[in-house]
Amino acid sequence: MTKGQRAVLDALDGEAGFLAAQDIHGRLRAAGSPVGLTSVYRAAQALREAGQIDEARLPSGELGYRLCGTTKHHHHLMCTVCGATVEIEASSVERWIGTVAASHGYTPSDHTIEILGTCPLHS
Amino acid sequence: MTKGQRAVLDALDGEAGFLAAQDIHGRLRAAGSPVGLTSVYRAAQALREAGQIDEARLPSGELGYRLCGTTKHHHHLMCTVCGATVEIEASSVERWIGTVAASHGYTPSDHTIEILGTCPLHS
DNA sequence: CTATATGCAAAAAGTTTGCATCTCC
DNA sequence: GGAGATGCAAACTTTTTGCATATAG
Repeated sequence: MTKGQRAVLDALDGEAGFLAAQDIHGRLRAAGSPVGLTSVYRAAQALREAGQIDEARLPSGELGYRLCGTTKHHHHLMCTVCGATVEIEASSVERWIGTVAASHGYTPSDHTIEILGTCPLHS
Repeated sequence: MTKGQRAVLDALDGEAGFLAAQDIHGRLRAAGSPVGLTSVYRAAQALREAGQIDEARLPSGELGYRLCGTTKHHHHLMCTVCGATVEIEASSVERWIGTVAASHGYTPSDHTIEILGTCPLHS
């Protein structure tokens, strides 16, 4: 485990979602570490290959990272025109999921629900 | 509707998934159209704002597009160990989706539901 | 004739690579 | 002393913008 990798894990720790590589770098620099952007990318890639973090392409085009196991159920409603998202309450559907999974003999561990449509401003 | 927009729709027509902007451009050039890459991006953005096509960031980092309505509802239950998937019936949740979207003023157009868990063989 | 669309070239933005230096065993 | 990690700068890729020209109404 290199210094850079520890730094990246530190920056990601406690973070709810994905953090852009550049944001990780920015935070580390702001925290006084003289780490280079290159090292952040290299450390993140190594951690990804080691299965410690997840990588995703963010809508902005940047690469994002998060600690493994950070997955949160994400249930959202997104406008296909402007991209506005609304988090939705889903306790009723969570019950439904438990029932459906059980009826096929599955033990549910995680799920994703995304609803696309047009927001009030773009309908 | 401009010439470029028609060309982009043509390139996307019949395509199952997302096509990278650069691929759209390549196809049009290969088909003899002298369209520029810039026009492909501009036409795609206009079509996206008009609600005719969907935009997504591909894992490669490129922007991808597809005709709206190409989406298939996919509601599935996938085993995180062996990858086995089961298609699930979701009429009850579709009703729920209509209600949730309406409560935020949204007009739903598509949705995705994925449930991850372990199948009977791997529980 | 005017407004819009188009294409090229240049600029931005993000990521990766080359290479010299530093660090830690 | 040496293998690997690091940082800078430059290369590369993809997307966006500026601007002059072409086109359509």
